[in-house]
Amino acid sequence: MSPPVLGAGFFARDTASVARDLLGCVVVSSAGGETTSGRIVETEAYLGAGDLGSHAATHGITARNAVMYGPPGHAYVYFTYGNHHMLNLVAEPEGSAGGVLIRALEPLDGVEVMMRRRIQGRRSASHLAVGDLANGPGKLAAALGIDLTVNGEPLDGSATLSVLGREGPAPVVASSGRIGLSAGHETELRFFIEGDRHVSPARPGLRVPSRSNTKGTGR
DNA sequence: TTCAAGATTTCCT
DNA sequence: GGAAATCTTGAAA
Repeated sequence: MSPPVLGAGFFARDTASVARDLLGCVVVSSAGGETTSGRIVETEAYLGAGDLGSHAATHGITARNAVMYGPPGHAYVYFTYGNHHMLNLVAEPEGSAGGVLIRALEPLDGVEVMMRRRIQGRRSASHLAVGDLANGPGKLAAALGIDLTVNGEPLDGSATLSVLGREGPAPVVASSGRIGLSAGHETELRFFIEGDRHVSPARPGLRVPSRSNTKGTGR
């Protein structure tokens, strides 16, 4: 009963549909020779031009977002805030920009490995529940051992990452506005499995741009 | 060449 | 609940 590996055909569609259909699918990583996997429970769709907040918007094709314009079924890894990677899956046919940000996973295999990676990479090894192992973009990337070396790799299983189709019935999908963006959060392009406890916690109030130390030492 | 901002997480008060 | 940590990229000078 091994689920099929999702090929380019799955990703060569409009980004919102891909993001929705990815819920319930399983991401498998073989980074570092250790196999880890998790079920996708939360995604966000990032389009190309016209989607403010996407790296592909207003800047044209650059070295960074070229992967989003490239062929579908590839990994697009982005590093931000100096601490965290984020895993995206490229959608849309080649030439059209589109990517699906994986925001949360339900850990399946390699839980011990993921927990070790999370603890090793960062500071103190305080309490770390399985539920908090991959319920955030940066968290799941760290748990799967994803870094910039994975950027641009195919998802067909020949490289570090692969995505398996979902086995059971379609989950209950809910949508909302995207999180954490300074722009473009009005569109409902965030999809998640309703009621799943591994979905990242909702933010009641929007994040405040707490950049209060912009003066003095110059950040 | 230099500066500013960011698709976040974590620790401290 | 608030602030710091830390690195890559894009745009301006």
